[in-house]
Amino acid sequence: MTGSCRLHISVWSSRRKATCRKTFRGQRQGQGHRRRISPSGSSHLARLPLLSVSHHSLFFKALQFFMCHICCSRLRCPPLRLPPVFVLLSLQDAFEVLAENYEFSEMEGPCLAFRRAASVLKSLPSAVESLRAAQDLPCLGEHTKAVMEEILRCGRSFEVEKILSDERFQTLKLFTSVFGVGPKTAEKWHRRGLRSFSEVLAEPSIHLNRMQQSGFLHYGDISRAVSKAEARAVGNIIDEAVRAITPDAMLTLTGGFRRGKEFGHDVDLIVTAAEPGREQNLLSEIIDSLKKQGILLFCEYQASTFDTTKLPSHRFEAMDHFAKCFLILRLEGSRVDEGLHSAEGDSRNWRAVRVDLVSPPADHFAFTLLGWTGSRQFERDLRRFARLERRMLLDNHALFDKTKKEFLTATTEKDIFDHLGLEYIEPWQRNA
DNA sequence: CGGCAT
DNA sequence: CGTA
DNA sequence: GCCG
Repeated sequence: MTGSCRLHISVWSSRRKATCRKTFRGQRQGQGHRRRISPSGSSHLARLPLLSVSHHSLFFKALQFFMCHICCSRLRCPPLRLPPVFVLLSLQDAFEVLAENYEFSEMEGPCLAFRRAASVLKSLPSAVESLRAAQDLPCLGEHTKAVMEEILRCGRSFEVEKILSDERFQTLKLFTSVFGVGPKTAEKWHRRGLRSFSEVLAEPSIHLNRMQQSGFLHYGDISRAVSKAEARAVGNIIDEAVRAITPDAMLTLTGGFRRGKEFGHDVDLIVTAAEPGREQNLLSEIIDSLKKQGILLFCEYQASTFDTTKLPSHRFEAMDHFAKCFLILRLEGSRVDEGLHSAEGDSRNWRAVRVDLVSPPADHFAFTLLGWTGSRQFERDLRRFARLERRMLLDNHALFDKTKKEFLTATTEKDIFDHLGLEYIEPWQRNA
């Protein structure tokens, strides 16, 4: 029954959250600023894994910019202890902090529980202002209600503030904010005594992989929000590249922007070719085009591993086997209607943007669209509902009925909701 | 007490 | 392990 | 941590 409850609740709209995390981060940067070290030491530059020698000066320039403007170094400083701060957190933000902390402690259960609690509150039409209002909500138990009571009563939570002021939490949060660095890597670096980006970059024994190199190189840009206008501009760039290859291809904006969000952390696009089998090479041709235009800053391409010949025995797996790529693109300001969403003091007329492309065969488009529209929590709830309530397996490719032992076909998202016996849920209602 | 998306 |  |  959990699944149906959650899905029912997530039908309502979302609300925007408070600004405390920003305040918190701002303060941290403030401290970092005062303690900033000179980025001049070249010892670490000599052994930085580079894309190629010719990129060296470019990398150096970018790294200097990065060290000066973004990286809040705490080199040779004692572990950071924030002075007592009055941290005003929304209930959702408080639960997200708790979830994140459990994630860093590798306690997936409690982590998920707090994510669900945050999601439930997010799905409500208005903010919860009393414990009574939360009485009948699912996914809220003893612990979450205790935190709620504290915050509703005095606007803050001892437990949450303890986490926010914890040096380990702050460092893991900082490290995982780099594209390509997850909880395990962050934990590894922290265990080795590293506490700042400059310490990581100066450590000779650390070999950053390609993704992490790009993550650091473009850190300032890709950790800044992408505006809807920028997403449209990226869409246009991909669209131009695609129609030069096949005029009958179709491009669909998905991810957070399809859910109606004004800002996102990346741009997700689905590319479909009318001609069956054409999708196999479509992405690599698009990548070639972007490369020729000189706007491809990073590319991880994963060719399709999808095999229709062994579909029935085919395992349901984590990420999809359709051709896809994770990109970082150079977006020129001149291409964005409302101008670039850039940081103050940044005189460049371009910024880097994270872009994901996926190219499914036309007959699997609906599943890919549903899977890539999110939100993350919505996808988990939907798949859990499918398995537990309907004995069906749902992923980015298909829906399998375990009772009938057959795949259910769909040309629209509506078809999939029908198969699951659910009312259609609009993308903007899937934010929680 | 087991499951938690794939 | 990272990515969605 | 919450639910079945």
